[in-house]
Amino acid sequence: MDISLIYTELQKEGFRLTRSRRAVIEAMARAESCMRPEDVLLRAQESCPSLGLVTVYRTLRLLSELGHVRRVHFDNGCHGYAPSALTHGHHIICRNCQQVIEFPGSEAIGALIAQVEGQTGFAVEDHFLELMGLCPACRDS
Amino acid sequence: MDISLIYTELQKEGFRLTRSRRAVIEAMARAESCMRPEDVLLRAQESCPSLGLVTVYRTLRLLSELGHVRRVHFDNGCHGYAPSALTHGHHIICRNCQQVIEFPGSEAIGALIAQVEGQTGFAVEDHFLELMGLCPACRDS
DNA sequence: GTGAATGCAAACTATTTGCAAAGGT
DNA sequence: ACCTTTGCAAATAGTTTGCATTCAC
Repeated sequence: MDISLIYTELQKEGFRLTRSRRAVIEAMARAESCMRPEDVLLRAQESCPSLGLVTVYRTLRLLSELGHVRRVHFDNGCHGYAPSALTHGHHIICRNCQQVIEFPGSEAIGALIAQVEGQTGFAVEDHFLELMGLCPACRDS
Repeated sequence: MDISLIYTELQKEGFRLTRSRRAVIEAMARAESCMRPEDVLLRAQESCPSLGLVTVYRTLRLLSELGHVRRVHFDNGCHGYAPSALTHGHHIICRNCQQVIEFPGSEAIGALIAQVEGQTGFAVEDHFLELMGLCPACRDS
């Protein structure tokens, strides 16, 4: 996520570059994996203490409409947000130490998408793949 | 979903076969796709008018713990439930109409997981795959 | 008869909206 | 100066919990 590029785009589109927005955008740019709105608030308040949760929601929605972040679903029904760049490179999370490792897309996912398009008639535009398990270190201990 | 098999399992596990539970189970067994708790309530009330939404939630949770139904995610944050036979954990979302369709896992995802395990040393235990795009209807309009 | 299950109401969580005040252009 | 954006408080939606009553066993 290129921060200054997003700033430029926002101004070009007529959105104002407020302190609150910058704080949320910077917090998201630093994200290593997906974050819940509450997490974003805590991080962003470091550079904008007056920030409220409502503005976090509004800014995340704006960023997701512009395609810079993507909403992901948690099993308990609430949502997380991740920089789009992170969702393109897939990631794998260790359930024990929470370590996140990126791995490149492979032709295996391309084959899967082609198959699903054939079966469902959808035009697939994007995908989010998250693997969960134990990393080598936690596996042995 | 085999209704009498589920009834037997419930009794074996010490759960009581109440009218309310039977109504919810039968409603789910008739489901062609995923249903929201409210939909289940309406259907199940046909055979048990006194049924309340709370019991629908409780029974759906029980069924999902026993593995007979599966929770699926909607983009607005609420949940649907579908008989496990209809799902295999992966879903595709239309970015225009928010429709969610489940699609079965394929060997393509198995191949991908094997590849990632080899590359990273992780022991992959679970995965979450979400495709996004346009459904056939929204594609044409 | 006994204890699990129900259903109502109330609590709770995540998210959205109304509105006066603050702030970017 | 204008008008977007903010942040609070309140509203809303989905889901869960407390508890007296009901019902399967």
